[in-house]
Amino acid sequence: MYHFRVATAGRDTGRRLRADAEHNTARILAAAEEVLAADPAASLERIGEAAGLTRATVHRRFASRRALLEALTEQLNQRYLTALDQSRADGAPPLVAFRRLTEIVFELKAGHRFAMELMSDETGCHGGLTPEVAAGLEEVFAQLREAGEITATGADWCRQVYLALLQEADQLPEDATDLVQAGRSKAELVVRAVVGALGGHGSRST
Amino acid sequence: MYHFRVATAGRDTGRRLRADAEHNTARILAAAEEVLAADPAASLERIGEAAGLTRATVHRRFASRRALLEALTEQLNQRYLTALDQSRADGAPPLVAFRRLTEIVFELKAGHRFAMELMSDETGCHGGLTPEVAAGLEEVFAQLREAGEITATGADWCRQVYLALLQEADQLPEDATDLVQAGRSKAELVVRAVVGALGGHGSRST
DNA sequence: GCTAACTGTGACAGCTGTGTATCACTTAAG
DNA sequence: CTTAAGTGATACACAGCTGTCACAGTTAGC
Repeated sequence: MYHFRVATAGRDTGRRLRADAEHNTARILAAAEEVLAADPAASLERIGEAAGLTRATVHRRFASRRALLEALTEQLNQRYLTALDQSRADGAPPLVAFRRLTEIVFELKAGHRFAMELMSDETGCHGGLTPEVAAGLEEVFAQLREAGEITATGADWCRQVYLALLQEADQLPEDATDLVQAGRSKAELVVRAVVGALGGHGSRST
Repeated sequence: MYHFRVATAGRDTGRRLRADAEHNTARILAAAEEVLAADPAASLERIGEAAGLTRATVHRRFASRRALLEALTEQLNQRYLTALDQSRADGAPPLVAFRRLTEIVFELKAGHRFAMELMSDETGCHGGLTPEVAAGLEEVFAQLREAGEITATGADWCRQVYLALLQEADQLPEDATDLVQAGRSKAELVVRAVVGALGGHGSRST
């Protein structure tokens, strides 16, 4: 677990937070994830309310709205990194690793795109993703390409298609017909769709 | 062409607008399309500025921000409708019609998703699309399915995948490798990706 | 050229969100 | 138990966007 440190007013004193305070920061981040996914322009008031806290407390844990968003994207990037690590732990074939990665991302229930697009202006590129995460994804697709699972060559295109389809599958109702056909597994649906979209199994000539 | 009528303060007097006024409303809509695509929370001030007009004028043509967004989505839905009509004009095979539809959408340079997600709360479903447009898209995919081009069965999934990939392709730089491989045609790239994503040419078993 | 229509400018009130600060109260941690 | 840390409640200043208005200047249309 990551231990937050006192950072009110932007100054990191190096002192440990009290247990309940650290717990509350986590609740705020979780609430922000949920609320901002529904409405990217939601106020800190609503986020605090969703976390069962006051707006003042939100401001104590995060000096500004911007700071909260940064912490949020950092958390999400961290999740992607661990998911990437876990997926390629053993020497499983690329497609299996890809499927595992997708499953983990869904389990983490990362409201996948909310903050990314909010921060995309600031980070400049990669749609809010850390360069490390982007590089990790690029490697995943490179291995899929070597294994002949896909034919698309552009890292940007592969990444964006993957993130977009993750997003769409996430919003799909549980009883969607396509989802049932894929064994009720959103990960399975996404894997098939992404591989197909990126030219899987036989490049087509229009 | 559609002739706007005097609607300041929400009242439609039935009187025709002066030519320059009508021209300006179009400029506002175009500017709004561009500005809101970059920043969905952009102020009317910035939209007016982009249109070379004052905020007051924006308010004269559209009684409220909400009214502007409604007009914007209506315009976009209208474009999709005409695109659907043109694509299935002659009895061309479904895949050809689909390709044509995608080309037209790209030509119209509809910043495809901006306002849709803004209005999605109000319209309730279909991601901001008119029921007619949604139905038209559903028919397109139904014919693709009959022709054996795709295997996915859910209308929602097909539509969302299509719109998502349109969006991603639209943001792709002109010199992307995948785009070059597809003959520098974003429409071509989208058609291949969508057909692949929706199970085109042989259903796969994981 | 005349007139009605349209625009620009500037000003105003109202609302919402942000960020800060203070004070009393509660609670975790030694 | 004692203390330092954390929270809730409240108030305040500030900024930005919205919506409306009035007035003067400009322009399209007959």
